[in-house]
Amino acid sequence: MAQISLTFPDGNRRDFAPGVTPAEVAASISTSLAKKAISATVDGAHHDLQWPINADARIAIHTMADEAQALELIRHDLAHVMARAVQELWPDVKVTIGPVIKDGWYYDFDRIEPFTPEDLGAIEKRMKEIINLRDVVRTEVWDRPRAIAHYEQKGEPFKVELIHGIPGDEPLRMYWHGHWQDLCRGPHLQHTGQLPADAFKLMSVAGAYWRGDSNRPMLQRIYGVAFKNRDELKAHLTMLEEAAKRDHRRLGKEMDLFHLQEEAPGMVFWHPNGWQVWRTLEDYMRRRQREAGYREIRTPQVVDRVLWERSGHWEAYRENMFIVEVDEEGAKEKRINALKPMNCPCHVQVYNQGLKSYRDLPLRLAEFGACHRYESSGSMHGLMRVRGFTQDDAHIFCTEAQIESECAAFIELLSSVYHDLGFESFDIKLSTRPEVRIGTDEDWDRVETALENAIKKVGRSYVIDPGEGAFYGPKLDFKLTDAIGRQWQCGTFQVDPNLPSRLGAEYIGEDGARHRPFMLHRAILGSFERFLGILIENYAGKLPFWLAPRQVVVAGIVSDADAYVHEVVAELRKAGVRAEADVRNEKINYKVREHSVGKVPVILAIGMKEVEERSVSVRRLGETRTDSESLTGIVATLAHEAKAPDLR
RNA sequence: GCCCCAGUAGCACAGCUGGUAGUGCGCCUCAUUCGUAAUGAGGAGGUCGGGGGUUCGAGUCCCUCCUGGGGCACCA
Repeated sequence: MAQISLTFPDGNRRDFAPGVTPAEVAASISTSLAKKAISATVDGAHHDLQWPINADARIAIHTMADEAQALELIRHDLAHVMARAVQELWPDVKVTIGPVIKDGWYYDFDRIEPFTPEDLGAIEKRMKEIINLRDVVRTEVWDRPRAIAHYEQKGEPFKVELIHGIPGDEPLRMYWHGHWQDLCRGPHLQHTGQLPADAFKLMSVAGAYWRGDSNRPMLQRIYGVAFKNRDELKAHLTMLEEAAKRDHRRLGKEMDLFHLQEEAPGMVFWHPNGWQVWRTLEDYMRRRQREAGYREIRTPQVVDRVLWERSGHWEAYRENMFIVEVDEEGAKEKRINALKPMNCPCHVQVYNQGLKSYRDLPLRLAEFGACHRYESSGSMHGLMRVRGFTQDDAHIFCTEAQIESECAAFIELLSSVYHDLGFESFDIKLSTRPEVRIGTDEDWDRVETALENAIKKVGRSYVIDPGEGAFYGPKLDFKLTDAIGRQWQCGTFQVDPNLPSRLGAEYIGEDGARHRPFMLHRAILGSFERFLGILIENYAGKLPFWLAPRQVVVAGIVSDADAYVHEVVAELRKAGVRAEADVRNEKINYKVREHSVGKVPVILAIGMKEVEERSVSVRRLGETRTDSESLTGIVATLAHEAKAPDLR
């Protein structure tokens, strides 16, 4: 029989009999490798060591030192071990799927009784016992009838359904972890003893629809995390604790920024500190947009349903709208209004006042528009997803020929704003024509090209998300990356020929005829609520000086210094700095601690030495060092820092 | 909307198998004037998310609604 030739990562080749497994290959190299091997990459595909190789191939044998492969196998095998543990503890539980995800895995089970947090402990314990059994993992390829019959006989309907969904030409692989068997495409470790019993943890149980479909049964999903060793697991758990500390809901309370309460779910009560940050951000955005040629407007919150019927929202968006019924005097029927969920129809009304000429275009109408949407109860989350929010919304009415330059200008504005707010990197996604759409292919070609050209013009890269555009036009989504690597979609730019048409927007062209303008929906922050949440988390509450609600606390050390403390506060306020005095009868240690915890960026301590020198002792948040500076010096420094980046 | 968990003083939490509520911080008062992350003492403060039920008796058990949290679905 002809030999096959395997090429190793170092370029060496060796011949083997066809059907040789990576395990045998590893054994032929050294007994230590055979022992350490966990899997192999054969021609770019990750396989387990039992995978027979029947043709010439490139092969790399992996050990636990190969991070990516090791983690994939650990997490994947733990999913199986967990499912085995669950079925051993509760034999009536039906199994479904259990994929590897970021940092771990999950497995979905069908069981009538809910899993409790205590159950997780029991499952974890059983998993550790299984790992200690060092059960061999083996695999077989089965034909479909056998697999289906097997699962039908075992009473595993979800597995049967899965098999029906697998393409007919794909081999069905069965894996055994000891006596426990599961349908799986692999790869897996050689025995359960290769799993790190002290480097995984079951995290939570949650409901999840079978196959992600809300019409299908709800299963119980158990999430776990796993790493190569105990230290990495500990590091991960520590990281989660750190992330929890920057949770905007927690910081919002600690810094006295805002609160939510049950009489107004999803609507924010802004406290003085939080509202200060909002106003600073809003003032900044107002200046930036004015410079960029936007005109600010203000439109109604409550609008009659007839406008929403004309705009199409009544049909498409009704269930997300807050409806307001009004008994009008003398009227036979109640008048139905809706709180606006979006600003666009109102903006068209402003545009429609007075006949517009092509000379008026592009017309950029901006509004910090307060909108209300009835979000489903389960989707709300702190400031990140609310029912009452304010968009930094604007609509640009323009001709088709102006789309490209408007888009380019928008990206540059957005980029500059993100930079000023501390976000250096963002990604652009271009969503193109969906299956169901209006307009001709030529229309779409031109507009999509205009957006692509605009992105190229400003020297940005982008990815295309085919078919994800709105039914009326393509859009750009802008995702910024925060300090801990999370991405947030904030900015958007959408091309819309539809709404101007529905609401009868027109302009008189050079030719003297009436034309339909395009409408560009765009936002940079998205919503103020959500963006403030992102800012708080990005900075872990330590907002840059210009945004910080309380910028300076002037803390007296002895009461004889009180008069000078107040003088320092007055000087700072005169210079445009948000300063307050702390002349309480407390020790300086206490004051420093309290204001540090409160994330005040600068504490100025004042004792008799400072009174005599007309100086201040400066302590910056996060530092333990203190500097002595003259009063005039610190006022000048802080007055500069207090200015928004566009005013410096 | 769906599944699970939770809802006790301003905040963070304790309160076992039902016997009528406790700790820390904060707050108030007094003393202390003390140089860079918590000075000491005293005091006030809760119809235990709402409603209903079981019970001689419910923060504790049951039902229901609301809100929050973790997910899933949703986000024209």
